[in-house]
Parts: sequence; structure tokens; C-alpha cells
Amino acid sequence: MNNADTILESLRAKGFRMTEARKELVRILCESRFPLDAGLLKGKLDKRGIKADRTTVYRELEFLKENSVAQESVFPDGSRRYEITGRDHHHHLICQKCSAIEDVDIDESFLDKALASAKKRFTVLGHSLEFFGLCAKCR
Amino acid sequence: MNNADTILESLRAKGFRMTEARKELVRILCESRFPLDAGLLKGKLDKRGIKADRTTVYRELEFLKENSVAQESVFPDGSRRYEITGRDHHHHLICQKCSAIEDVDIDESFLDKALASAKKRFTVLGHSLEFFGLCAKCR
DNA sequence: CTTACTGCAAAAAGTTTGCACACAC
DNA sequence: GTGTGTGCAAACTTTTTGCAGTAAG
Repeated sequence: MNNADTILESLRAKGFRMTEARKELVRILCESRFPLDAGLLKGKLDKRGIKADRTTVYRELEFLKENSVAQESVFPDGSRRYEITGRDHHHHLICQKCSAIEDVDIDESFLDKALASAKKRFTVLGHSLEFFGLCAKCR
Repeated sequence: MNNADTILESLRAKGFRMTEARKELVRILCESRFPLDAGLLKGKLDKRGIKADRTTVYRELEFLKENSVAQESVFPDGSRRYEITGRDHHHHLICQKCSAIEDVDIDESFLDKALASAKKRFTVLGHSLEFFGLCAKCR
């Protein structure tokens, strides 16, 4: 049983229904190596022959977010993107020219130290860190 | 001569015109301790009795960005915000409850090291790093 | 007087909402 | 059958564009 099926099974166990849009969105998110926005997801559904309204995609993403299946993040270009949860915490390298997106893992232990003084006056719950520049093809 | 006047003078020296909207936007950006989006800037102009259309605000922000007077960044909530350039490089702590924004300086020397391997296949030109959580009042 | 800059109207892009209907279970 | 999930239309938010008119220098 692959990752998508595991996720879908746990949703079903919670009493949620298995619709084509839900199943395929979870599969697409599991297969993607980088975060996708609502428009891209709608496009992929179309290509796979799943007809679902824009509204359904937005509502489903909200649903997946609420159920901790997908995580939302806003990219430096303003796009609101979603990726499957459960992956190791990581960040992205975004090509300014061709919009290619790669994962990058960085050691964040420094962040705790660097934020030590700030944490006295602020409870840090999370962060957003993305890098932009040029990918191998475009530089 | 304060910072805003210095900036305005250099713009005038380049042959650009001194309009009320331009002068006041630069002043507002200089005075603000955190980045503002187009809507907030429009509101501040209104309060100060400067009537300028939304369009003018957007065009002026584009102009200030092109002339390196203001820098744009997209916040984790999706808002596109602007702050005056020339300040030391820094990041922000954003309260999820009341939307308060504070500056935070962190030592980023680690980033170079952490990105060493990624830099072999990607030219890193910049990054966006914001923290979110709860401010002193809200936690 | 020249043209940078502006306002207004309209469009575009992304996202949300209300409501009746459909379909998963 | 029950209620979750859907499509459609419309509204909303944020940003952009075209064009004729205004005003800074």
C-alpha cells in the first residue's frame, strides 16, 4: 500500500467519503516532488480526466489542510502552494527564470540559537524559508 | 535632512517629479517599523489627507521598487509588503493572532555553509525567511 | 510646453460563498 | 435515506491595463 492509499484509508476510517477528486488530489500531492498551487492541481486533475470544479479544488485543499494531510505555504512569488505532510521538514530552491522548484535540506539547529533572544518576547511556532535564484539549466 | 528627504532628493536629482503621493509614500515607508502592503499604504495616505487612487499606489510602489527605494516581500499570509531599502538585512516575527510584526536579526553565516552542496547545482540569489507565532501580548 | 504622472473604468487573477442538487455510504 | 461533497453563479480581493486628462518642471 503506497503513501496515498495509506492517507486515504485513514481519512475513510475517520468517516470521510472517498470521492474521485479527493483520491486523485491526494495521489497527485504524493507524487509531486514540489508544492503545487490550486491552479496547477486543477490542471493535473483535468489531464487525468477527473472533472472537478475550481471550487471543489479549493474546498478540498482546505479539507486536506484541516486534516493535516497537506501543508500550505506561500512562495516568494505570492503563489499559495500545497504539499503532502509527513515529509521531512525541508525548504525550496526556486528558479526565478523557469520556476523550477527543488527541495533543499538545511541544518536548522542554528535557528534556535539565533532566535534565543527573540524567543523571550515572542513564541515562535514556525517559519517560512525559501531560496530563489537560478537553476542549473538557467544560469 | 531626514532619511525620507534624502531619498526624495536623490529621486529628484534623477529627474523624477515630486508628487504628493510619492513624497508621502516615501515618508510613510521611512516611518514604518514594519512592511506595509498596498491597502495599508492607501489607508495611511487617506488618513493624511492625500488623495491618490489605488492604481497610483500600485504604480508608485512599482516605481519605488524599480528605483531601489523600496523592497517587496511576500509574507506567509500572502500579503505583498513593502519596506524602505537601506535598512540592515533582517527578518520578521509575525503574530498569528494580532498580526503584529517585529524585526528580528539573525546570524545567517550558517546559511552559506548549509547551502554549500545546493550551490553546486543552483545559483542562490536571495532568500525569504519569516517567523510566525505569538507576540508577547497574545501568548 | 513636454511628458511624467494621475484618475477612472474595466479586466484579470485568485479565492470565497450561497444554494440547490448529487452521490458515497 | 442522510448528510457529505459538488457544480454553478456570483461576489470579493488584490493587482493590472488602457486611455484620456492633469500638472510638475
